Amino acid sequence: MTKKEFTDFDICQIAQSGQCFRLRPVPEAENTYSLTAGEKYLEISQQGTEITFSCTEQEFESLWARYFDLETDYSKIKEAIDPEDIYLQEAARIGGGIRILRQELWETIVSFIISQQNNIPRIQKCVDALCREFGETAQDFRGDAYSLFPAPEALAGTTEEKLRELGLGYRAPYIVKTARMVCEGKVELESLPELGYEEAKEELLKLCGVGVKVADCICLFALHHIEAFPVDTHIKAMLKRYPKGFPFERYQGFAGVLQQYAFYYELHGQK
DNA sequence: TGACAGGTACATG
DNA sequence: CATGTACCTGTC
Repeated sequence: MTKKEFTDFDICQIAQSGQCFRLRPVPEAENTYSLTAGEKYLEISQQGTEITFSCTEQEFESLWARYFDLETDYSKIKEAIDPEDIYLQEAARIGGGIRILRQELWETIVSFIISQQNNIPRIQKCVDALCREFGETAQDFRGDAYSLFPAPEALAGTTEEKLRELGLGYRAPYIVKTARMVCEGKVELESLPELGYEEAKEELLKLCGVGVKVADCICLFALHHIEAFPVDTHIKAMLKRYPKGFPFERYQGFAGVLQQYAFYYELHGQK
């Protein structure tokens, strides 16, 4: 157990921000969430600014501080928002506990291919099914079993039909083709983190089922290019509030954080 | 019943 | 390059 104090952090908001599909409330445990990331399993509980992580201090420092982007000062980002921009101010107030995570690349690629024309509960269901069917099994700190996200080889070895049975629908062939492309080295995942935003996006666009929006999500949520600004149906609606155009120049280099505030606000805020 | 959910591939002009 | 359409599946 490791206890920490953080501002601009709300695990519940992060879980509902739609950037991560394996961060869920623990049933019957108040303010507690479970997370599977990479090979690790973690539980997080929060009471106000006090956050408890179910890991050692050492693991927290070496892994999770970076994963949750805790070294970044998000208050500075909020201060950069135009004081006259009522919408963004309110969005940042409502969703201000969101952090841009540093998720595992392959899992993020597959998850966001699944995300197209899909809702969050069903995306979670699909991701769970992939983990259960194709992922390796590990044990958490209680000795309970959990499934890891399947490696590219595991998904390259299956068929479109099998994935359709799991409810992936028309995304099934995309996943199989993309997994095969990765295994064949058509796109080298290992070298992607070295690239800049534009170059990384260009590489990702080669993958089947990855278009501009999904590529931006991967850049933002896995490669931590926080300048990436995924535009989906909700964000399109939001952009209409800016008849003179959204002020991207003003927020150059970190517009993706504002995108997350706006996305969360469109989904859960304002009523 | 039909539209919609964090779009993309593929076919045209 | 810009536009149009089909596409799995669950939910309201």
